[in-house]
Amino acid sequence: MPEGPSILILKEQLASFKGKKITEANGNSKIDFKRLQNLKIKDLKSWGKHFLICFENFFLRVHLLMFGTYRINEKKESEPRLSMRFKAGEINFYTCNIQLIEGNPHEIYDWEVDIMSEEWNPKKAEKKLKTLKKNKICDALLDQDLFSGVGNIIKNEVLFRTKIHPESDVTEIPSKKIKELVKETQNYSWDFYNWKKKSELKKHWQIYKKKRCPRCDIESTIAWLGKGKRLSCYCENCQILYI
DNA sequence: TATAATGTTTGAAC
DNA sequence: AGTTCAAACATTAT
Repeated sequence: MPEGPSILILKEQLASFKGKKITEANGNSKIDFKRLQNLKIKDLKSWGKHFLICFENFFLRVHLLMFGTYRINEKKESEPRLSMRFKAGEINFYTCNIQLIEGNPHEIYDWEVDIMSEEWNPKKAEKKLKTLKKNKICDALLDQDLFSGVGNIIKNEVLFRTKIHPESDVTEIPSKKIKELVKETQNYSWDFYNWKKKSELKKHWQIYKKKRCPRCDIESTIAWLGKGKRLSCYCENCQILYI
């Protein structure tokens, strides 16, 4: 379920709970729920795939991982990891990783690497990419220290849009092309965001899980590439391998 | 029904 | 010491 754009949507859906007091908190995660009792939510933030619920001197980090879900003002059958009730309404998170972290998010997170942030800094991404050695672009795009919020769908679609083969060596890609890639990562992420809000994300997939290349109509290639052996869908014909 | 999928961390093995 | 790998965690659609 979650890549960066989906987490931003989550944040927006919960915006009305900002400033509201938690009347009761519980769940089957291992955090100390007593800490949350009677506290007002100070702020809601997202950083890439991290959703942050901020209080005075600490915050909760919710990571939906692969299968995480949530419900607003309703429940699922299963036990929530984290359930927060308010005078009016409730929020429930399932199958996710919850951490209670002391301090302020700004001490930990750099929003310049968050693809959905207003502070997103493409120059920084380009610079960081240049420091990589012996890295394939399919791994670099999923590196959350470079492109916080990029997931496997964004990776595949961006590489298709920019006509770069996923196994290209980052250092061999011309800087003009790198610039285009970084720009397109942000572009596609916002397309993702808009399509997701209209529940029509899949409709716009060009290469991800598609049988044929929409440009040259040849059969697309499916492989599990990179360090994480993540699903890669691409066109051998029009995506250039820089080696 | 078995499989694989929008993810990440951990610790063993090399 | 650095890397690579599998396992672990879970859920749902095909």
